[in-house]
Amino acid sequence: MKYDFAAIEKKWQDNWERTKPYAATNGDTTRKKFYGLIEFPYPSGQGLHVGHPRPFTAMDVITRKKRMEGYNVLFPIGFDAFGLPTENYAIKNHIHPAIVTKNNIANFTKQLKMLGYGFDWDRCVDTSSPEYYKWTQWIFLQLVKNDMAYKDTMSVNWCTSCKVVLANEEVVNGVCERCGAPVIHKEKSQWMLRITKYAQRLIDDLDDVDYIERVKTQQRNWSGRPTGAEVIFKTTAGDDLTVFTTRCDTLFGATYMVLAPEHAFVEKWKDRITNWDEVKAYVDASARKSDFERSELNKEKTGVKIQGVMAVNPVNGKEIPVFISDYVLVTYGTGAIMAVPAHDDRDWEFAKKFGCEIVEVVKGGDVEKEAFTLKDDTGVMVNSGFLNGLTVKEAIPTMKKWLADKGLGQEKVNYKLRDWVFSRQRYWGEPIPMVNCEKCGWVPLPEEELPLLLPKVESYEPTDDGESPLAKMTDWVNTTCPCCGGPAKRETDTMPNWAGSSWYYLRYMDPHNDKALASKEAMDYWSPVDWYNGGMEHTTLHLLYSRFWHKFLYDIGVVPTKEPYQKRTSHGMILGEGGEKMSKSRGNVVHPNDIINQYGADTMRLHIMFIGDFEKSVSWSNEAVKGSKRFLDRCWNLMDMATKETAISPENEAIVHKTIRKVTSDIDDLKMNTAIAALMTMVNEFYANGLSRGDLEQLLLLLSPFAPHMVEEMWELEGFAKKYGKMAMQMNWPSYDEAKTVDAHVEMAVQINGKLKGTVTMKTDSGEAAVVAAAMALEKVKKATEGMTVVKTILVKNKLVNLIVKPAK
RNA sequence: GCCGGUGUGGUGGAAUGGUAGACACAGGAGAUUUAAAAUCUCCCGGUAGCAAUACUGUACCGGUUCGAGUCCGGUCACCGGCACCA
Repeated sequence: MKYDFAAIEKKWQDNWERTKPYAATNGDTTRKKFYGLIEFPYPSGQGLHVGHPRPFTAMDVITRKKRMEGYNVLFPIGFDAFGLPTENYAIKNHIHPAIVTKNNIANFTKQLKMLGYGFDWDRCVDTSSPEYYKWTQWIFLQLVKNDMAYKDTMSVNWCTSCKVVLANEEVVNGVCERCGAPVIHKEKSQWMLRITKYAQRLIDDLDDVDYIERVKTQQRNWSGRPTGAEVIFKTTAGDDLTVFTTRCDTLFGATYMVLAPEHAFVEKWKDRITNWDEVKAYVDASARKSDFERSELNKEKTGVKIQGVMAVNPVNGKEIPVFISDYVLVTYGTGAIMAVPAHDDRDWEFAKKFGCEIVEVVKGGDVEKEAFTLKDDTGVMVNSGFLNGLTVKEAIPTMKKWLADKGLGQEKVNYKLRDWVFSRQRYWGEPIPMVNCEKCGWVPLPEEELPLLLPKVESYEPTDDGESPLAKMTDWVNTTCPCCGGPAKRETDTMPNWAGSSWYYLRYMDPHNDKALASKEAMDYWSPVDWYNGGMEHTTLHLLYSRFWHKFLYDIGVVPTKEPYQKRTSHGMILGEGGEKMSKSRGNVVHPNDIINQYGADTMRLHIMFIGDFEKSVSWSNEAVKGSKRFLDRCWNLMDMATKETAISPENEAIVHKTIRKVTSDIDDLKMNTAIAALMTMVNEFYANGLSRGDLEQLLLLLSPFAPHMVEEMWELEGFAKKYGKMAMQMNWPSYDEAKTVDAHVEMAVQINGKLKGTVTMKTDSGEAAVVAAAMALEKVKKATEGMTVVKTILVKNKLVNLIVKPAK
């Protein structure tokens, strides 16, 4: 009989659709629970990409094994449906984004079902449905109530092409992460979330979760946590100028100061600044520059000296000049720095260009040639008054204490993390449930009025001045104040696409609840997510954001755990045939559908797991898929070879037990490639030794997480389904007996002085005397030991014997 | 520059400090076939040799060890992330 994968896969998918073997049960205390999560896809118009099945299949394999091990498994799926590409598609084709989304979700659903994943489809969520975003809005209202959201006019990242504000995390090398257009700064009034309040906990609590190390490191680096000091400088304008520095030990070397062009003092000092025109021109020019121009292209330092205001170095009372320059960032620290040109590359470069004084305060370099920046903190202080003779390591606390005693400064931790810009001037997102009343200011909508539905508009295009398309809907915008009943206007910006995905794992626990985002019982039962796999690209975006929301929800008593995800792993990318990134423009995109049509879903699943180390990127090869198909054919053909015997055959006992052990531990360790290799080895042995029906039964159980359709068909054909009254996937995961994994004989290596000379076949667990005797009997060993004395033998049980020889005296 | 990671056959990749290259892809030889596909069996790091075999071999240099792809020190290359973050 031929392996007709198309018919078999359809048959079993229909069966699962009907019988729902993947349904998770809330509150089942008779079994341990396991919540496995994969990042839900954005339903793009292109459909499933070959990158999707890698993490999906891996978690499907893991959860299938967990079910067989007796766990109550929650393995859900949904769609992260709000987002710009859908909106852009709608603009271009004049179709409502909701319709585009619906069609795309239908297409994704069909494609995912073709892969035979064990999702609990009854829990499917769509972040763009009002039933869902009602609760996204509800969380936002809680953030507002707890002073975690605020509206602020500030300089924000503005994508010139998408015409939308971007969060810091969405700007990559000065360009828009999504479209690649340059990002400039714009003053805009924005909703902001105080993620910085959670910075310390977002760092500290990483110690309590089981994330792969590179994810932890990346999150720590992103949040940042340099410890330094804030130092106050008096100025001749009367204002105290505060700076942040990690090197307060070099304060005696601070010979000038620099303000960011956006620093508030620049405007404040307008009347005192004698070269105001020059200063103003520089400020305006900086504002027009994109981030990209400011950093990448702008190697040469620029700036203007502020005439008319001087600062005073608090340690020596010296008057020092003040500059403005865009190498100082307004968004970090206090937006101003003390410049120590002798010991900072940037300051040195600037000082050379503008003729500032360079004073050496740490011995060891030639500060006229280049800045002396220390790699360690053992340098000795000079020209530094009371610090002279101390090492840098000693000078830092000494100076901190001195500053604190004089009231001139204090220790300070400055996170790199910034508050989260939460407004988007876009249509296809969750409306922000706030109204602006002339009398009462910004007022949240009452919770009973949620969801605030996204109204239908004529045109989705954002305006050039940065207003959301919703701003044109005057009927919708004009409303009454929930507080005083007077006229008020709705917020017309929407939430970023990171909003819905920040809490979706909670909704899966209780997806149809209309009283709460999920019931307390459901959250108590399923929390936390036991294993979450997703892309590295989300480490400082989605993963960080959702941890933040979760911690907030924990603080207000909504969720039962401090952290949302107990374990986080990450998959490598699937690259095109030449090792290049897959992209439409390169024309090297592989669609799973094509592979499924040609070889079947089971081959697709098996191959994407076999292809290489799960954590590393790997090139896709259409040729190599054949090998996986060949393996399944070989498995299928075993049905003709198997004898009637229902027990595991004696000649295959060791290989079967060894393979069970290997596959079991490899799946837990996410080493699917070697698990499959072990299965292939076992099948090769079956071909060599012959096999019993009992041997085949074990193979089917081990293979079922990888190739569920074919296995169920064979399970039925071989009569196992009838015998046990269950599908293979409902059986217990096979167990092994350690004693039976041992072969009767082993091949051992024989080394002379650590060099391989040959092998001997020995009875398992042979003693040293027997092994040495066998080794000495080898022709090559005899030759090598001729005229030598064996001074030492090293025996590694069942592995090797190493004879250490010396010339005989 | 900082942080993290990776360097193994023609290719994807295996190897708790213990026989390097498992398992596959590609390639070669044979069987089967009228023929092809499919399938089955064998070979397959390099150099020398008909062969047995010998030497050599995990980016490079050194060290520890009876024994190193694996551990330690240094160098180089590539990939990912961050970055005028004071």
